[in-house]
Amino acid sequence: MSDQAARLYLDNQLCFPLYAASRLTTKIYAPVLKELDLTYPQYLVMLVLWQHADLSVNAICERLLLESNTVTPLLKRLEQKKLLTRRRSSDDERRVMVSLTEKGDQLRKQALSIPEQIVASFDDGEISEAEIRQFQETLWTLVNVLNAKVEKM
Amino acid sequence: MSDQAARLYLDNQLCFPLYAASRLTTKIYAPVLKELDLTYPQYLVMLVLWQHADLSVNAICERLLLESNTVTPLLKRLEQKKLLTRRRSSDDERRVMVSLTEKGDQLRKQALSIPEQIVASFDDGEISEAEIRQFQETLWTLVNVLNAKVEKM
DNA sequence: TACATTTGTATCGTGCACGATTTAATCATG
DNA sequence: CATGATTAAATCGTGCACGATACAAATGTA
Repeated sequence: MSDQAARLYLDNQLCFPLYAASRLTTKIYAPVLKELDLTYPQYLVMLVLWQHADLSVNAICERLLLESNTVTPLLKRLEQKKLLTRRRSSDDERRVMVSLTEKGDQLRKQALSIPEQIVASFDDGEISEAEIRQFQETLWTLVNVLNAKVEKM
Repeated sequence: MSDQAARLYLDNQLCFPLYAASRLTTKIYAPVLKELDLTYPQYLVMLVLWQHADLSVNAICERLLLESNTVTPLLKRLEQKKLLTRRRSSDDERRVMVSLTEKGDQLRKQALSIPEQIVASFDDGEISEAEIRQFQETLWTLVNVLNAKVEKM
């Protein structure tokens, strides 16, 4: 088999395991997040808002590397759950500002224990803490490299 | 800020960059795959079939870590594009066997150059080849660990 | 042989993702 | 200050993902 053909095999690829790992982690989160009645992307939005209580739609998009056509419906669902409110900025009428409600802010307390629950799922003794740290570093570099490429497309 | 609260930040997490990297790689693939009129998941199915021309739906699901409720519609779309055929196995009437058509087999030639096009996108000088190899190894271990967890759920 | 259990695939409903496009507000430049 | 370009958000259509469920074929067991 030629080198070129060998590259067509799943195992030699980087993208498939990224895709699989992403879906698998979402599945690990699902039962934990169900307690808060959140999906994983909804949880990501809440994470951003717990860090900055008041953000424009655009600011949320930038942090999550998502487009408004994905985020807008997400925000509407979270608004329906009374976790946040959306209102046009009077400063710039194009902007929509997103704010946590009291309920949304309170949910943060329930979320505090999530990371350790998830980390416990990841830690299987198979991968050392040092390896994970290195992995995480490379992963972030990769995200930044890819994001720069994609933004130029 | 407590350690517990710090973990609620996006930057400290493993899952968000996995999710972002997965979406970004799919975006990098999109224009390349458009030439073949394939989406990324469709390309994954074709990769599997180029390796084993004749597989059951279940065998495809196992290789891609997907369920039949995702794969069945995917296969139907590929069937509509005349890239494969589906037929009940006479051996075991529950099984549906998937086979490449001539057109599906021919498409492989066009796909041969894809991996190098993608690798070129990844390679930015930012990440050394050794780092990528190590990263890939950890990533596969992670996929296996997570998959084992998820299958026990 | 009956009948319960398991297995393989498909169906349905919901929620992302995202390309393409739309609309309205703001900005820039002559 | 007029008008063309840019920006922010939303809308629409398509294709995944996946939980829950259905259903038929195969298998196991009394």
